[in-house]
Amino acid sequence: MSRRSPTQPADQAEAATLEDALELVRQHGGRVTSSRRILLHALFASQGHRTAEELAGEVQAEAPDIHLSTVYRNLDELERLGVVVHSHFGHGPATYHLASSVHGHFVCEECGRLTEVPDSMFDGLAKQARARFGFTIDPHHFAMLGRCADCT
Amino acid sequence: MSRRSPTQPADQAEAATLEDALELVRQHGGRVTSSRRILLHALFASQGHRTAEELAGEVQAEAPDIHLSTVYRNLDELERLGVVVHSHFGHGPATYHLASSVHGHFVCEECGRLTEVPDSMFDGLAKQARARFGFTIDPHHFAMLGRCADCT
DNA sequence: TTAAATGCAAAGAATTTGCATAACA
DNA sequence: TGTTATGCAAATTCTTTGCATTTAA
Repeated sequence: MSRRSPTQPADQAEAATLEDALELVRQHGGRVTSSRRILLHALFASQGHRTAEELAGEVQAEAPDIHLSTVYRNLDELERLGVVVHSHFGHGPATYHLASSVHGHFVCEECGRLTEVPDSMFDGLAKQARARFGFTIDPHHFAMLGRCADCT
Repeated sequence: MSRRSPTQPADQAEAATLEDALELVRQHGGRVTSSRRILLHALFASQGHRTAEELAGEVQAEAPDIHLSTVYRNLDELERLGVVVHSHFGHGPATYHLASSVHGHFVCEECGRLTEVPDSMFDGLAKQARARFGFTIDPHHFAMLGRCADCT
């Protein structure tokens, strides 16, 4: 229970562009370093889900000296600012993506296939959870596991 | 992607008692050892969710020499046989419980509170997932995170 | 008497941290 | 010029594995 907060405050300005994100960093007393810029560039360059290690690889293609631990620290910071979000698709490393493209995940336990699903898929569950338990679900952090069409 | 299979074959005999579970072990060429018996006793003694380390503690209260790695190996084996199941409630260690009492989990990201919810809570989502993606959900492995009534 | 299980130590994967140095603002 | 960030190495946490030995059947 001692890592990043997956919370994304509702009043947080959304970072739609790389420059927006850097502005957010500045506003919170952070500094615009080249590792931050390059990491954000990698994140904005593709909509995919990538592990810290994959991102470090992309970053290091630009600047080989940027260390994995720096990538982790920057991802933490960007997550605190609401720019990125991480999720878990199974055992193994977490994956990171831009908060502006949050959505649910179905992951096949058999073949590992990832299906991105609209949040609306969880509306019914959200309503029930609130009605019966007063619980507000956040369906993004953990994937919903199961079997994909091919593996059923 | 290289650990236990969370799959619980539908045709698997359910182990309702400690002796049933041991019988299953025997049927699959396994041996009834004291560590297995003691571990199963701990699992059946309470309906709770416990980490491997917590279970090891309980087991070691009976037999101090039983090693944590033995507990992990036995939990793996029992999971393969469909007797126990593990789930993840957040970052941190997995928790184990009897497969006969599977249910969904809501975990509060703020205070950590665990709410056990009936599987039927996921019926709507299951139906939609199947209809729209041919995906069969298994809502047990990962908890559904969110905010509990008190923390909302 | 032999295949399966154990204890122990060590490795492994993912992530975090301490600390001296570097570099934004 | 004073934080804030970085590189690097080392530590942490959770889990798995190799191997010599023990044990159940």
